[in-house]
This record gives sequence, structure tokens and C-alpha cells, in this order.
Amino acid sequence: MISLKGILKGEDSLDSESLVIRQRREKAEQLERDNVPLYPNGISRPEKIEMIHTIYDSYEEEALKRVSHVFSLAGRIMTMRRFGKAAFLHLQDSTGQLQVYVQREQVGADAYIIFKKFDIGDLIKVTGRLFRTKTGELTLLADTIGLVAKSLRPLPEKYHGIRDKEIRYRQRYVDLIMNKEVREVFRDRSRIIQILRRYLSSRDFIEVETPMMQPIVGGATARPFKTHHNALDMDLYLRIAPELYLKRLLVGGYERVFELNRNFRNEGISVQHNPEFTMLEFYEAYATYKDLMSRTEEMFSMIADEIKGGPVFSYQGHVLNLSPPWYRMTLEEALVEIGHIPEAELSDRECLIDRLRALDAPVRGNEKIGKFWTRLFDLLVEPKLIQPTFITRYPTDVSPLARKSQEDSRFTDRFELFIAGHEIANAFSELNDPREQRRRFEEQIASRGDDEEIPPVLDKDYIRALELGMPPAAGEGIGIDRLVMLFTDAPSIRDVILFPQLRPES
RNA sequence: GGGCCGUUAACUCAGUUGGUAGAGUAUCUGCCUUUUAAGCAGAGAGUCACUGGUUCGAGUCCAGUACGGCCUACCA
Repeated sequence: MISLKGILKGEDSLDSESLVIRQRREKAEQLERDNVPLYPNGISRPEKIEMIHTIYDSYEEEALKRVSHVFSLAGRIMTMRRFGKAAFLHLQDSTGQLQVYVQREQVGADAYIIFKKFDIGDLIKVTGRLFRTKTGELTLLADTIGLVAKSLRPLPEKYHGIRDKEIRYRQRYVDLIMNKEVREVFRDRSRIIQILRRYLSSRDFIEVETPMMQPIVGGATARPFKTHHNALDMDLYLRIAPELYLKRLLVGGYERVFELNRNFRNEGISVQHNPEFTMLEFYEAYATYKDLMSRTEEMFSMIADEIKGGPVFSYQGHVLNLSPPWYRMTLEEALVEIGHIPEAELSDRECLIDRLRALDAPVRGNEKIGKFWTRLFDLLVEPKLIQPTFITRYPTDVSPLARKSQEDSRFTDRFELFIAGHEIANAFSELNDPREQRRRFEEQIASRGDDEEIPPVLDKDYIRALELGMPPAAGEGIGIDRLVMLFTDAPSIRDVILFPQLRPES
């Protein structure tokens, strides 16, 4: 019977209740009437399917017969082939799948009647011994079988699985149940983050947490999300970068700090951009941007070894080689050699504007020359930087927090790292002269367009901190999502973020 | 923000020139104790994304809206 209560309450508002769901509900209610708890508590921790494969995949039938151990497993029914008095099913736990053979004779008539009410998608527990079927598949012959949690919704089709990207992103739980590769991507993401934490911690970096809600937007240029604190009656911004807080900690005396957490930018969404994204920022006193190049090579090599088994692997059809040392090139060299811009034009504003306009890039005309360079770089060079490449010598006017180069004050001691046409990291020797930092901030505010989204406020407290003296240091930011894309061969940032931002369902 | 494409059963997809809505999987019933995209027989299942228009008649043609995808723009 259909639950009258359910209809009256208008339950299941996510979906018009389909026949399949109604039937499952009825079956569940039937089980409940037969005193089978649908969501029992106190299930003892099961053994892992992966362990069974690791040990017993190589066992022949005769060897398996001598294994007296009774295994206890739990997981989700992924497929089922029923006969009259027996059935085969595949059980999936977090580590893998194993076939289970349920015979009425073996589990008993009463248990088998209950088992007949089980569906694909249900979470169950089984105990039993291993054997091999006629076709040689390692299989557990069930002695007992019981319900762990009833599934009231059907799973997607067993053969084609789930393809609709909208469902995959919105209902990631379904995507994860159905797609092993997706489960592996997020496992790799976790491993990559662990490798980075391990690397930094073992080199005496301490992990810190600085404000995500900031009264003044700083550390990068981007539109922030705005919120309001009621009790303090003040506007706050979700951070676009933790940089200025982390450097306050260098002033405070920590010489190596890092933060690995979310930033928020109120900009467009694309295959490379999500409004909230994960950034690793680390700062090291008595180091320069050159030291950070080595660190970056070292960290990425560790990840490549552990995730890919070595420095050579492919990403979206490109064969990448992360063996150090990586290419190094100044921004000017890249523009001339890869962007094919004649060197003489690099200092000619009009020529650069013409080139940008020819590429359909919007130009206001009053930008700093460095801005023209980076725009041209983004259009002409970045997509061509497939192998890991450090681009150095960024103009001072586009690097307001970076230290000027000793040889030439028009440039900073800074690099950006590009791999597979993506910007992966940005690093520089830190500007620690409070007088110059104030001038750069003032300059930045003065030249800022009339973008009302970005409040033109000078962070006086940061200047005050620098005035106490910050040791010479270098810092780096690494976009974790893009890094994970690289090592999981993911074409879109949505494939490496569990719950990417989407419009609400209508 | 702009362009292109998509939206049909729970899932994967067909749907002819505009003429009563289709398949496979899944589900339900029956048979079936070594199957594995099990098999056999039968059954049920749809607001064709939504709104409007053209038409005797619209899943199909037109317009708009919503959501998604890809490209593009914005984005140190």
C-alpha cells in the first residue's frame, strides 16, 4: 500500500514519486512489518573486500577449500542475478567489489524470504566462506545475510551508469557510488594534500589558520564576496587570499608557516575557476623566490612519484615530464620567443594596445605596461607552456607585494609556474620595506578603476606590522584544485571539487 | 555578459515530412541452485524541462523562460 501519510504530507518534494520509488517504499514497509529493522544500529565493523582480493585472488579452488575463515563483509548491492532459490550479487564496499552467492539451502528458508525483499542499492552484511565459481570468479558463499540500510531510490542503469553531468555534480553521492574513477580522483586529491602537508611539516613549517572573514580585502586582486556581521554591525569580506595575514606571522616570529584552505573569489565560473577554491600558501623567512623553485620541483616530484609512479605521465593527451630542473624563462623572453612579439615593441604602449585589440582583448588604455604584458602572455604564451616552466621577472607594477629585483627595479623577484597551459603557482621574494609597501598600496588604490565591488581601503595594520620588521622571506601560492586536475587527468575543475558550485535546482 | 548545443520512463537513449509515445536496463508477476549486460514468458511505468504561439492536429515548427554542457569574456 502507498503510505497515505506520505501523500498527505506531500513528501518526496525533490521528485515526483515514481512507481519504482513507491514500490521500494512498500517493500520496505513490508520488511518493517515482518520485524526486519530497515536501519539497524550496532553493525560490527566488517572486513575489507580489497584485503580478500589481495590475499585470495591467487588461490585455486582447492586452496580456498582449506581456508576455514568465515568472512564478515558489508557493502552495497550493485548487481543482482536471481534464480528461484539462489542468487548472485556483487557487493561493493569502500575498497572494491566481491561476488556473493546466496543459496536458500545455505542461509535458511526464513532468511531467504527476507532476502527476496532486498534490492539493488541496499546496504547489507554477509558472512561466509570463499570459493570459486565455474567461471573462476572468487565468490563468497553466504552463510548469513542481513540488512544494514534500505535504499528507497533505484540506482542508475548498471551498464551505462550515470552520464548526465548535471546529476553527477548535483548528486555527487550517486556519482561516487557508480563510478570507481571518481572515487579514485578524490582519494588522490586527499593523498596529494597529505603529501604536501607531510613535506612542509617535516621541514618545520607550521600549519596555521588565518581569517576567512576579513574586514579589508587584500593579498590579490579579485572581486570578493561580501557579508555582514550583525552584532558588530560591520561588513566583512570572504578572503580572496590569506597572504597579508601569513606575513604578519613572519613578523610575529614564525619563520616557516603555511595555510592550506579555501579562498573565495566572486568571478566567473569555468573549467578552471570555481568561486571557492583551495590554495596552499607557504612563507619561508631567509629564503628567496629561487629557493622556492627548488621546493616546488621537489614537492611536485614527490607527488608524481606517489600518485603517478614517476615524473612522466600524460595529461589530456600531453605527455608531461616533471623531472627537475624545469624550464626557466623571463616574461620578456617568453613574449618574444613564444609570443613572437618583437623585442622593440615591448616598451611601446601603442604597439601593445594594437596587438591586444587585434586579439579582441578589451583594453582601457590607461593600464600599466606590465598589465599589457601579462594580458598578452595569457593569450599568446600560456596555452603553449605544456612542460613545467617557471616564468620570472614580472614587472613591479603588476606585483604590488613582491620585492624589487636588485639588478633592475622595474622588475620583481617573482615567478609563476605553468604546466599544461595552466597557471599552477605564483611566488615571490616578499617586499618587507613598510615605506615602499605603503607607496605601492597607495599607487594601487589610485590606479584602481571605479570598480565598486572592490573597496579601496589601505591595510594600515599590515603596514604597522611591517614597521616592526619582517625578515626577508619568500612566499608561494599553489592552486590545489588545478594541481589535482593535473595528477588526475581531469579536464575540468568540477571533476576535482566534490560539490562544485551550480545554480539551484528549479 | 555573449555564442553554440542539449533537456523524451528511475537510468542510457531512439523518435521518420507535424498525424494516438518507443527500446534496453531497472521495477512488478510466474519459472529457474554456478550467474555475471544470466535466461524465458507476461505486466506496469511518461506533465516529451516550463510558458506561450502557428496549425484541424506539435515530442517534432516558432518565440520566450529555467537548468546544464562546451566555447568565449571577466579573473595577477
